[in-house]
Amino acid sequence: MASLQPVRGTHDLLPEQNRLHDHIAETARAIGELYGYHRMTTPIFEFTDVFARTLGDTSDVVTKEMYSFEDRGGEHITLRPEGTAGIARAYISNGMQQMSPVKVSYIGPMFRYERPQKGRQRQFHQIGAELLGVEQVAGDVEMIAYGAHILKQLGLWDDVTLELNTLGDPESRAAYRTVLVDYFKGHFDKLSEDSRTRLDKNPLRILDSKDEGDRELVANAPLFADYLNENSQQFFKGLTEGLGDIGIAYQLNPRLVRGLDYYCHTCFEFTTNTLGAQGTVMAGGRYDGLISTMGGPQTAGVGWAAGVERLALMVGEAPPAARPVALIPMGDDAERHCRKLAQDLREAGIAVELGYAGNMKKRLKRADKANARLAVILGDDELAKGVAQLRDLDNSDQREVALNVLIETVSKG
RNA sequence: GCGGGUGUAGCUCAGGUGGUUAGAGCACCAGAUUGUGGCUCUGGGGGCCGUGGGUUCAAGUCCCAUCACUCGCCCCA
Repeated sequence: MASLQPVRGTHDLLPEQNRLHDHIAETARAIGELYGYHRMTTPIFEFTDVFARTLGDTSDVVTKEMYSFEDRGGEHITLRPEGTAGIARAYISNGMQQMSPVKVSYIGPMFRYERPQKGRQRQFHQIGAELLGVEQVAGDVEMIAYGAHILKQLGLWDDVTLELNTLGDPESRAAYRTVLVDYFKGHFDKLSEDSRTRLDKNPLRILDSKDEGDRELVANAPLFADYLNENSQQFFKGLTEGLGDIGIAYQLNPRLVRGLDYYCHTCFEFTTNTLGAQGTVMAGGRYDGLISTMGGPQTAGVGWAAGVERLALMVGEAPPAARPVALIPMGDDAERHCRKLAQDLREAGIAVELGYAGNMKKRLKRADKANARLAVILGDDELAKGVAQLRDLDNSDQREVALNVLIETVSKG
């Protein structure tokens, strides 16, 4: 093993893997265009405050997973652990409420100081989308449809389940939270150690505990559905109806929660059992309180994010690259002629593999390895006659083609 | 941050109870075939056996530490 290791939790994306990532990014971008979402890019680092304020000081992401540092000017900087906070900050910085509704997508590296596992790295990539300024449930439906469309396009639909829940509006959630905390306090001695700390920090998370004892308590816990006010019920009904209208199946999961206060109403995750413990492929929800929490105008918001590495694990292989045409010159004159020919072919949109050296055997071998579909063999004899040998590398058919119709012939395949 | 597993060639992995020059397949390079690839055959290059320390006459093998990956918890995409 080489002594030069990459930093823990970081990985090189070698060309093949990079192509898979590009495929996912491009699929997400193209689908986004169909829904009217356009790419925007925010900085990879922000003032620490941007994340500390939006993620809340109780979340693990903020308390122990951020890459924070002081820059040379003494500013407190953090590498972004997720994408939404930066978009929200940009919305405020640029007065984007003028453009409401704002429909954007993004892709980029994120950083979290976590214990690495398969599908969980310290530098990873997310695609995501945000819809700002739409309070109608139609926005939530569109968001889910958009995410689902990407998963379908990537061929992952059969491996994925849409789990759905509502967090209600702030009033409903506050009411539920109170009875839930009371309930668990009544059974404090039976709670797991993790959940005891959650009781203060993030009581809703107890619903999602994997501890056996917790699960028994949770089974008898008060139901959120019983504490939803009229407004919240109507909103959730609109969501399920909307999904029904466009034929997206979902599974209700009352234990699906978010911890932070600015989340409300819609909460969804696309999950899979093909990735072990890292089962969440795409997650999102409504966050009407986020922008105002950051000091901007009260602005409704819905969004989702998905981990590119996890998607890549599921997709497995990138679609094959375009098959090039290999040029095989023999001799100096032919070499020079091929230089020009390669340029012309490339400018005509044809991928060209130009062997840099070697005899014909080596060059053909290399052409084969490059998965070339055709080889253009050009030697002194051919040059003198104004022709080239055009060899089909799949079936070994070889024929003579006049140089002045070569590009045309190759273009036709 | 907590608990378990694994680190031998570029990749996938063999190397009972410690024993002398560490192996295979794939990949790579060359030749058989000097202007014709894939298939086949022959040969070749590649290893601080993750790293550091310890036990021993002797360590890839046993012990400790450390680093990385990995499975689960936590958290989350």
